[in-house]
Formats: sequence, C-alpha cells, structure tokens
Amino acid sequence: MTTSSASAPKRGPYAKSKQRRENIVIAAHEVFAEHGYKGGSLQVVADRVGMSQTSLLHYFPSKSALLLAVLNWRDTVTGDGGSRSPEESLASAVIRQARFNETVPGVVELYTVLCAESLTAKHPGRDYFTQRYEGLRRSYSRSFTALAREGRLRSGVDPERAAASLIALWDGIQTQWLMDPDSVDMAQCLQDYLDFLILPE
Amino acid sequence: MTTSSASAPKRGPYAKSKQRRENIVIAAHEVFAEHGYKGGSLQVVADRVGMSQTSLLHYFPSKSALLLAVLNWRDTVTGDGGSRSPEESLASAVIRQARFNETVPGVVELYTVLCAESLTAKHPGRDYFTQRYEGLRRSYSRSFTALAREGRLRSGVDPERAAASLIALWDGIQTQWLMDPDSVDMAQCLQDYLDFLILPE
DNA sequence: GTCTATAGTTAGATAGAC
DNA sequence: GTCTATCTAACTATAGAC
Repeated sequence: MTTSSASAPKRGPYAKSKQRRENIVIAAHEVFAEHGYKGGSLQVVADRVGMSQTSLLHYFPSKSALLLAVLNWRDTVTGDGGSRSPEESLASAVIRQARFNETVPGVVELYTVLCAESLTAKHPGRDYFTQRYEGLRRSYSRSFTALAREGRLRSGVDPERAAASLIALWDGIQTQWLMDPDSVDMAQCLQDYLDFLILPE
Repeated sequence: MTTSSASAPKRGPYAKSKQRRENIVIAAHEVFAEHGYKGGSLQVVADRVGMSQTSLLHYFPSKSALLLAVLNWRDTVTGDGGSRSPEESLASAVIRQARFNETVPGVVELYTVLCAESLTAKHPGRDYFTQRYEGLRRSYSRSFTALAREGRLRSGVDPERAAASLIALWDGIQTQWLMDPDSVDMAQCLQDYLDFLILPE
C-alpha cells in the first residue's frame, strides 16, 4: 500500500482514530449519565479513556460537541428512532423495548437526566430532545390512527393525546424506576395502559 | 411592648430576617428552575436579592442547605403533600392542580429539572424526591383502594400500579409541556386516564 | 448583619513543543 | 496525535474588618 492521496486517508490510522472516538463517546456516556452534562467534566472522561483532557479535545472540539456525539451514538446503538418491523404490533414493540431497558439502567439514566437538564437555559441538548419528542409523538400518533382504522382503538381515544400520554407514562415510570427499582414494574404499567387503549384483535 | 427576653427575640429584626430568608428562597427557586442546582450559582441568587454572595451564606450555611429550603418552601406554598378535603374527588383534585400548574411554569420546571438531576451521584435533593415519590404513591394507592371498595375502580386495575402510573403520566406530560407548551394538553391527558380508571358514580 | 478580600478548587479551552 | 503548560473564568466557602 502506497501513501494515500489527500482525499483518501490511510486505513490504519483512520480506523484507530475511529476506535478512539468511540471509546471517548462510551466513557462520556457513563460520565454524563452519572453526573449530568453540567456535573460531568472532560477531565473525568479523559481519565476513564486513559488520555489527557487536551488530547480528548483533539477528537471533539468542545464539551457540547461531545454531548451531541453521545446523544446520536445512543440512537444508533439502541436503534431508537428507527421504525419497527411491520409484523410486530405497537404494544409488543413497546413492551419489548421496556424490558430491554431494564437491562441497561445507564442508558435510561442518561436519557432521563439529560432530557430534564435540557430544559434549563441555553442547554446544548435542547434541540435534540425537542425534535425527539416531536418525532416520537408523530410516530405513535400514526400507529394509533392506523389501529383506529382497523376498529382496534377504544372509542373516544384521541390518537395524538394517546401518543403524548404513552410517551409521558414511559418517561415518568422510568424516573421512578431509577429512583427505586423495586417500587415499580415498568413493563407492566405500560402493558396495563396499552391493554386499555388497544382492543384485542 | 417591652424588650423581649432571651427566648423571645425582638419582633423587628426577627421579622426582617425572616423576610430576608424568604426573599432569598424565592430568588433561589427561580435560579435553580432556570439553571438546575449544579448550573445555578449563589452569586446569581445574591444579585437577584440585592446582597453579596457572602451575606447570603449568613442565612444559609451552604448551597445544599439552600436547595432543601427551596424544596420545602415549594411544598408549603403549593400545599403539595397535604391531604385534600374529603368532599373533593381524587379526579377533581388532580385536574384542579394540573390546571393550576399551567399558571406557574417556573414551579413545574423547578420540580422537573431538580427531580431528574437528583438521580445523579451524591445529589443533595435525592432523599427529598425519593420520599416524595413514596408518599405520593402511598397516598394515591389508598385513594384507588377506597374507590375499589365502592366498586368504582375498573375491574382488573391494581391500585399500586395505577398510583405509580398516574404520577408517571403527570410527570412525563409536564416535561413535554415544558419542552413545548402547545404540543400537549396536560389536564386533558390526565382526565382521559382518570376517566378510564374510575367508573362514574 | 453586611461587607471586602481571598483561599482553595475546578472547569473548559488554547498554544506550542515533540 | 499526544503531551505539558498555561490562560481565563467561575465556583463554594472561610476569615475578619466594620
């Protein structure tokens, strides 16, 4: 392999750099989940990944850029925001995801902590969460509307309010679960609610 | 009125000091709501109340002590945690409180932001929120159990899960409302849920 | 009770050697 | 790409004059 052209960097260093970036994002994910964005420091992230704080800033130009990388990475890994397969029902997908979330408390904590923190002034994560909620509401609203067309939505239920309520219930129950895991059964609470909204086939 | 004894301080200075403390707590309430606990600084609180940061620490020994004062003050003022009058139904009390909350976004924001922030490591508000959730769940659970005795709880509904779910829905819908007030109707979402759980008289 | 001064820490970000 | 050194800024908290 000869030296590469300007538009095609060498494979070796490139792959290593990519790995470095991912390690940083994973460490930052942990730190932001444990301490929040304002409470988490670049120094602690750098320590976990085994480099200096200034070296870390070679990969991400600023703390806020690192936060956005963490949020986008979370979506990629968990498959969040993607559409479910047509064969799986809405209820099944929700419960399956809820059960999975019980196995990754750190991911749930990151989401819960940063979402609320993003409500504060000039928070770099604000746009991310605003758009996420808009997208989720639209997605669930469509699903409920489709169920209504099949006559499987309880009469009187408004699809848009049901979408917002389902997301709200999910978020809220995760907060209580993080505060005290034994106090609530996340999946069962969601199942109860969906059993009410959606009529059996 | 003569000068007071040692156990009964003079009214003048005492009342003034009490007023000072309340002004500080109100200012801190605003600052913590806008920036969170970690993001809010004593200097900004002091500026708002018109005194130096060190003078502020004369009234509250530490930042965490100020936070607890803010949280307890919120309960006192909003009447939160108190029991409702026996004549008023659970649903009526919830909807009334939800409608009231729409008029005080700062109070809702303080609660939402600090609750999630308290999930992070060594947060001074953690115990407050843990106990608050326990108390709320017990209170609503009792109400649902009472309704069940009257045959007014939908069959199959578990009072404890319903209590946790009601709180979760309420918390979650407040988050979405803070993120975008026009996106959701808080009171209507709660009304929908309670109409499902509770059968008409 | 209020202030100035400051200790003591930590933070994010930049400059430049290697 | 990685580091040391440094900058600038902000924070909580304490000491002590008035």
